Amino acid sequence: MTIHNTEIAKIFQTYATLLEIEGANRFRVRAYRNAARTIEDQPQDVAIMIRAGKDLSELPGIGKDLAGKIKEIVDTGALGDLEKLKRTVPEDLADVTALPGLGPKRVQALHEHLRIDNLEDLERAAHAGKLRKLPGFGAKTEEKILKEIERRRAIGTRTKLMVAEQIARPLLEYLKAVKGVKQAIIAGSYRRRKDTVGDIDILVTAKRGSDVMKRFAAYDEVDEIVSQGTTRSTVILRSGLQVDLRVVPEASYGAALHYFTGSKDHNIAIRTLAVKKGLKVNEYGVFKGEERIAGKTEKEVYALFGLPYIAPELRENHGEIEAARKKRLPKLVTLDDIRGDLHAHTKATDGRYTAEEMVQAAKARGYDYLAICDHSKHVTIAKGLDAKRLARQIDKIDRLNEKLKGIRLLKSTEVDILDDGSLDLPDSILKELDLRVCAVHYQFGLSAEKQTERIIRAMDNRYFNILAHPTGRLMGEREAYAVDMQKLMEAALDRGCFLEVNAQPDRMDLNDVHCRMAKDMGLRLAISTDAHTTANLDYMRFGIDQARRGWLEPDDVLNTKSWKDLKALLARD
DNA sequence: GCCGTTTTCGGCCCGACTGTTTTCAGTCG
Repeated sequence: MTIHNTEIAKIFQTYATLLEIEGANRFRVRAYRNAARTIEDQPQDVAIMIRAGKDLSELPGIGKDLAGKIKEIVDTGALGDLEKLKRTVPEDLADVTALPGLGPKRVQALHEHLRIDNLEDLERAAHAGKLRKLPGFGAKTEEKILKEIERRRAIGTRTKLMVAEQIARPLLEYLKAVKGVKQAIIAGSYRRRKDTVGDIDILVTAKRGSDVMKRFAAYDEVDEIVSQGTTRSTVILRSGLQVDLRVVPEASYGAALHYFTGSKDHNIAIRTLAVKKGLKVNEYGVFKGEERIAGKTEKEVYALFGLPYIAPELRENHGEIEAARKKRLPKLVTLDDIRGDLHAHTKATDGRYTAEEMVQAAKARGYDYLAICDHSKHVTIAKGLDAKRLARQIDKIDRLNEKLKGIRLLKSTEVDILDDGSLDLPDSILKELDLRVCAVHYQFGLSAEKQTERIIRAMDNRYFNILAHPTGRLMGEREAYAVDMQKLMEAALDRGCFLEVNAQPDRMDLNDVHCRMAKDMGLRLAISTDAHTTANLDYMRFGIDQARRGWLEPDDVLNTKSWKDLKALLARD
């Protein structure tokens, strides 16, 4: 059994939290948290890295001790120190610290004085009015805790980026219209374009005495005001999404935007640079002693450290500061670079529009080409095409192309990769197509070894061009299937195949980390919408977001190429 | 527990808000 990175990270996070409750040194706690993040950020399972003989202590934040503990988890499936600690600090207390307002100190007090071991105990004690009697607790805290437990029950934790956009954009417009507001922008992971966001951070500059805070709290979607001050307020909207609003003076806009965009790790790295230079960075600016020497723009803040502007998508402390220092930041791909979409469906299977309607929509977006990739017969639920129906579609597209001006329809398919790694359509029809997009739709439960083998076997077919939605995940609904991504990418590189970044807002696979992995290997990717409607073609920008987070430049993306150049890249002979 | 172009020991980012305090600890981002 292969232990996955998320499981190891989870063990370290739990251990860190329990240590914290126990009252351990906070830097020791932080070391476990940092290690958890480092492991989670690895595109490849560390279990596989260990098997390959890699020394994990070379990873940032992982020394000899933690490398040993990782190995222990990989070998045994558990961490002995954590198992031991659980005997004195109940594991479920980690869930209790996840409630806002309850940190390690207060949870420790709850455990010691009221023998609270988990959320259920907490809820019972709160209902019985026992919490308010503890020192440091009061009636208000008790009420808040009960409300929060209820809220958690009702909703999940992270929100998909597209959903966050739909909720946050109208709020931003509302705030911009408040008298005295000068600038208003959404910062945080939203601005970094992460595929999901935990909350929304809005930054505003306003004239003195502006009532923006009051108006914010009065927004008609506000369900609860968590806190309200003169420079910072937090509310929870009816959707369950938490929104933080920060107000800063104009002279601090850049520093504040930098600060609230994060990521936390990027900020810490910048502040550490500052400390070395005898400077101090906070949300109000960069300071030399008492004097503010930068802060109006982000560019100004970076310039002070001899760095060019770093795009928000790169700010994860994944080497961007080093790259900036060496003037080697990538020139990130943009929506304007995209010349076409290589994955779209029509009414022939589970799409909603005809090829003609789809191509007009693509033309309206300025594209040079659009690939029609309807499902193959194995996907019965989508009325997948067999060779005969696909042949008819090919004829139809040929006739359409004769009429089309300024754009070309590409004949393609989303052909199923069958259990044994063969493709769901015969070579005799595959060879008639301009390109073939291949995908797994069944048998998600295979072991990583078997799934990897199955897909690589499919790549051996000379008509295999692009692997669609390479992990099969549906965010919030279905986990990615187990697969060795490194091996898949190596196999693709060997055979002249490619992988897809699926821009559907609930798919987003490949994700940012995978994009970076492909970039480092020199493997080009397609960014495709998998559109089932004309409007879906607009999902392209979400794919671009993840590509940018993965450092991709225009040349790294297949569909920034002209059809002529793309055709040459796809040719496998 | 990690880390080092000042260091193998002594550091490890910084400020706002809340609630319960009589001047601040705890928590959060």
